[in-house]
Amino acid sequence: MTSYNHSKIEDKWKEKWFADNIYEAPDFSEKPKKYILAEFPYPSGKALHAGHMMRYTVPDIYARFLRMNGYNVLFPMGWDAFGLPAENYAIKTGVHPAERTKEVVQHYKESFKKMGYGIDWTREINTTDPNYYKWTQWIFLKFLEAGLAEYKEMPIWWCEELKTVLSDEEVLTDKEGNKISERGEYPVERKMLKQWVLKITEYADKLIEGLDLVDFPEAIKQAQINWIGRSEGASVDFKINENTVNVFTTRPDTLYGVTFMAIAPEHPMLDELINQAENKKEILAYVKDVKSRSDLERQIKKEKTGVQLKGIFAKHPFEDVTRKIPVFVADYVLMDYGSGIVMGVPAHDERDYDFANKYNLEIISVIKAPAEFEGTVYTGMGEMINSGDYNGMKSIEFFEAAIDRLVKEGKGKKDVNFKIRDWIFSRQRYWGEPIPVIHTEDGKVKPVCNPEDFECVNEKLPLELPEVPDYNPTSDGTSPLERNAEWVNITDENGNPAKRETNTMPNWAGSCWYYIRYTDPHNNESFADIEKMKYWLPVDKYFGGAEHTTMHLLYSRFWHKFLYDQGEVPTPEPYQWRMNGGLLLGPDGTKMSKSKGNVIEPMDIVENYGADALRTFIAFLGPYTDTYPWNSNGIKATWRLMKNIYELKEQTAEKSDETVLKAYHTLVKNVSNMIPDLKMNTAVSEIMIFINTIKNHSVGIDEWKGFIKILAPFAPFLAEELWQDANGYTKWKKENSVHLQTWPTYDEKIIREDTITIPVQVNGKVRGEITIHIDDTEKAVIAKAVASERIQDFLQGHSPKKTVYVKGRIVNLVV
RNA sequence: GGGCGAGUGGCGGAAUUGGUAUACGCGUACGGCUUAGAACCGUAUUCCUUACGGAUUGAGGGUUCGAGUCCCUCCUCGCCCACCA
Repeated sequence: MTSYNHSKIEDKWKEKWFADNIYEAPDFSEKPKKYILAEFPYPSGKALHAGHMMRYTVPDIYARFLRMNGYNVLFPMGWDAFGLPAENYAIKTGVHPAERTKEVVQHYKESFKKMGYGIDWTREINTTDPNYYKWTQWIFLKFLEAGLAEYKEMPIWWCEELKTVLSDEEVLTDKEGNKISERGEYPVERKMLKQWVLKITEYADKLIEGLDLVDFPEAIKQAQINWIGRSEGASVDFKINENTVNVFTTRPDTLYGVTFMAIAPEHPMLDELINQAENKKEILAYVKDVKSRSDLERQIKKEKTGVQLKGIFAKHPFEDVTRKIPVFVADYVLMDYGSGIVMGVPAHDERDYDFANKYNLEIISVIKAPAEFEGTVYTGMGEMINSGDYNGMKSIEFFEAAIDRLVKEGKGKKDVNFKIRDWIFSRQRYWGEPIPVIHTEDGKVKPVCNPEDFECVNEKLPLELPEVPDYNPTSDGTSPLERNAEWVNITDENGNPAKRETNTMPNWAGSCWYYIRYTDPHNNESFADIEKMKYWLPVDKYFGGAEHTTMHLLYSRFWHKFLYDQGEVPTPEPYQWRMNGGLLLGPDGTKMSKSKGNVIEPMDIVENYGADALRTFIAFLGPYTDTYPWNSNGIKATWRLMKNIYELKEQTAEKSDETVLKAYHTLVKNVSNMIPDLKMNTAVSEIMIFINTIKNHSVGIDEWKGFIKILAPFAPFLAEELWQDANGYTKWKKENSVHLQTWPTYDEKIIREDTITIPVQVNGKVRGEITIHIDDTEKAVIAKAVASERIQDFLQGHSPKKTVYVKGRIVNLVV
């Protein structure tokens, strides 16, 4: 008997499978399609890491199961390879990022093969390949053409450490309230800079509505809805001296309660107002002070501050409100939400209440508050008071009535506001897609070519990244591409001098549409053939990371919806179903990190225990969505399982005995039901139960082969080895691979037990067991239960007042 | 402060969706094999109790013949967002 040698088995099959690309997914197959996608990796470091193996193993098992169940399964992989790791490596070593990327990708690909992931390698894509980013640029020009890409001066987040601007989504708040970069967790600051934005705000409503069409977990839907932050209300015109200002409110029903106005310190109108104020100096000093303070100091829980603009008052839009409304500059008013001006209603808004208390401002209740809110702030609805002719009305009704009156008097309208801001789409770094536009001398922006026909005065896509003397970023907001003057200086179609855009696209650009490219990865005429898209899209199951909920997942939905509106893609949503995967922690139960020395390298595990044992261990841990600490004894257990299975091949006989037969059909039934529900952990436990049961039994060749097929999605290498052996194949042929075989079926009749033992309860407590025939009548079963000796003891001579029999399950006797 | 989710042995986790709670695995204990072993095999393992028996799914209440599962109140933990007018 040869002993289980995982390396020998795995090295052999991975090359054969790869050479014949056995997981190929043909376009337009007769079989029903399934598009199973796991977020493609951002290759950095040596090879695939622990997070990847968590993310890809369960989807791979599922994809393999579907393939064996008659589906044409697309399970593709590619490389999201623009970004900082390759660029930083280039800065350090001078090696061109493209070369470095090529090298890292090779290692990654090898580790994917080692893990046994069933990938159709003919569809491999790489976002840094000019043939790929040609279409990323093309989509950008479509945005530009549609007016959804814009170059404008705006407040942005600048990260000095990364020396680039970042989008809103890429900026996080740490525990102390500091704003930091998502990548690297470096401090970020506000700056005004001219940048490219994609107007995701125009799609805010569509992105919310589209969630009704897809099967995402509620948590993901809610996170996106909250991020988009839609608020309904009204915009209202107030007059401040001679200026008419517009404020947004979600509570037009509280209009009669306005007792002050507050303006953001960054508000552009402020300059003019300051000049009219009596305390000009004081205000200027305050504004300067606020602007010098970091965002940290303007955070929540910090006291709100402000300064009144003395001598300046606002006029209420309703003429029956005649009081003069004082105007403040206040740090709690945000410039980038609404209009940067707030109407202060201290009686019914907590922030306004805090502010009014601090500065002794008038507080007028306009909605009758329940008794327990007496003397404090009340934000609920109720009956109108102190509101002129509207007293006694329900605030819900006045909400609409107030808007009607504003509209009638030309003082406002119903309005909607969003928290989401436009997507800052340019970065001052080298290793990204060049933005394919030029800037003319008169300040105009022109595409380098027309996206419709690629005819262009200047050139064609792709606009490739030029060579530069060095890749270092700068602190002044210019891009390394500026250093190539020959490339930057260009003429427009009329021969006038112009300059190229030197910013590059953010990391997220390439991943916005990669799932589309997989459907037609080699197309040179269009980003993908519409018929192929119609066949494959949408993605049926999309597995990824929770950290992408309000970034990649939202961005790519935005691009897809735009492309759908342009008639370029056939479905309104890209992903029909989504699940976020959990993490693998170090053995100490904390997040893996090099500094803590608790990093588990998948390739080391593959070396020591084999990919089959590793895959099975991952599947066995628990549900996909959860996070687990690494358990070095757990991998030993699944390695032992592999070894036991391998040795079982010596135990095959012509026919199975009854125990094996029953165990086998139960196994097939249970595993077949569990995989579609992604319950891989219990499926593995079923395999363990089967192996435990059949020890020292004869296993017939038919059941043995069936078992190998059940094993195949979990331990593809061992399954192939055993399959080839069980069938006596001596030469490899693609069509004889176990992975292209049909999933086994089971016979309910064999599983079914005619004689069963069921528990008997007395007053809901288990007191004994009886053995019955499955078809016994209720009367017969109850009689048997009552008659049984142990139960008699508990009945103490009484006959049950009530009896319950759940067929084939349980008896309950109530006395 | 808002949103989402979760609390089951020493640990990771099961539970046919209202029907024998703790499957499977780890760990532990004892035994076997062995010169020896962190290797392998066997047995046990929710807790209390020598036993009979009793208790038990974060706490308390409710519905039900029967609740980990459904309803109410509370507690704890995790994740995401957060001065968004």
